[in-house]
Amino acid sequence: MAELSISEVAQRAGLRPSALRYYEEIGLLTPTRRIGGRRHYDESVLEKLAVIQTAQQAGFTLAELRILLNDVLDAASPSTRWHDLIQRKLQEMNTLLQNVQNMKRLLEDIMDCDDASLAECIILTGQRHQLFHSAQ
Amino acid sequence: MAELSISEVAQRAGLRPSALRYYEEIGLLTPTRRIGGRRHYDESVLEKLAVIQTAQQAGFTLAELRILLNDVLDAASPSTRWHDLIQRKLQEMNTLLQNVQNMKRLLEDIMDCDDASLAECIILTGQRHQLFHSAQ
DNA sequence: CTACCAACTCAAGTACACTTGAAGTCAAGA
DNA sequence: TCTTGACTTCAAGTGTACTTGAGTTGGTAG
Repeated sequence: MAELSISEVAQRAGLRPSALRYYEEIGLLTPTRRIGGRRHYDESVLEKLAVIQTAQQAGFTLAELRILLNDVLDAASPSTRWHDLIQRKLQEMNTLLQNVQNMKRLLEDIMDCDDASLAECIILTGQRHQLFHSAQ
Repeated sequence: MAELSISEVAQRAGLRPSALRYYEEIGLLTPTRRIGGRRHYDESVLEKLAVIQTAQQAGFTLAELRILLNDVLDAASPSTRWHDLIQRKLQEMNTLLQNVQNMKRLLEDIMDCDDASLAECIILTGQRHQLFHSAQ
């Protein structure tokens, strides 16, 4: 299993070394072994970082990810903690999914407006999407 | 058209008055008329706030929203500015859509794991989703 | 008229997710 | 041996999106 330096991991994951040190500091990554004071990672950390990045984009905070990535796999931690979190996050994912799909369609339609009649087109587009509904 | 005070707008939109003042300060909401120094809104601001909240959830920054909500409707502004922004944002929406769908399925499957065999179940689930692929 | 409440401004503070800078350490190559 | 360069820690700084607090003002109720 290849040994990776912090800068190799960072580069492969598209992060800066400082981000990896930060993740370790807040307990998101478990401290790696050190050789001469320097962190040595094995490749499996890249999988974890991939999950972190996907989840982060999907609206997870690093604190939430710490619970999911550490507590879930820790038999000693109470299962209700992350169980509730996942339940809540699932609902958030559904809302977010709707929002993203709405925004995507809205943007696509605005792109189709021609610059001349732009203002009206956007308003019509908005109405068509019922994005501009009265928030009663 | 009903006149709304800042706290009425805030309450209906699920925001704090301070957020509305802040939006005005950064140019996201155009200043409303004042009566005795106090802001008076008409109901249409709620539609705008609904769009802002949806877009924000979908990953738009307030700076981007200022461009889209103000510049797009301003004939004087160069169309390339927001045109490029929308193009870029559309790509982001597609990536985000994939990520959210992946996270959603992952969370659903983790919920189905029973607490006993949790660790293995999560690993299998992750592999099944190819979330834990080598980030080469 | 006074008291009060809700609004106002402006500066400073907060949370999150990092980054940057200063000062020191370690292993390898010339 | 000396230098180089990538690493280390720790404290402080950054950007985004607000919130909070202090002190002030304006319209209404008693």
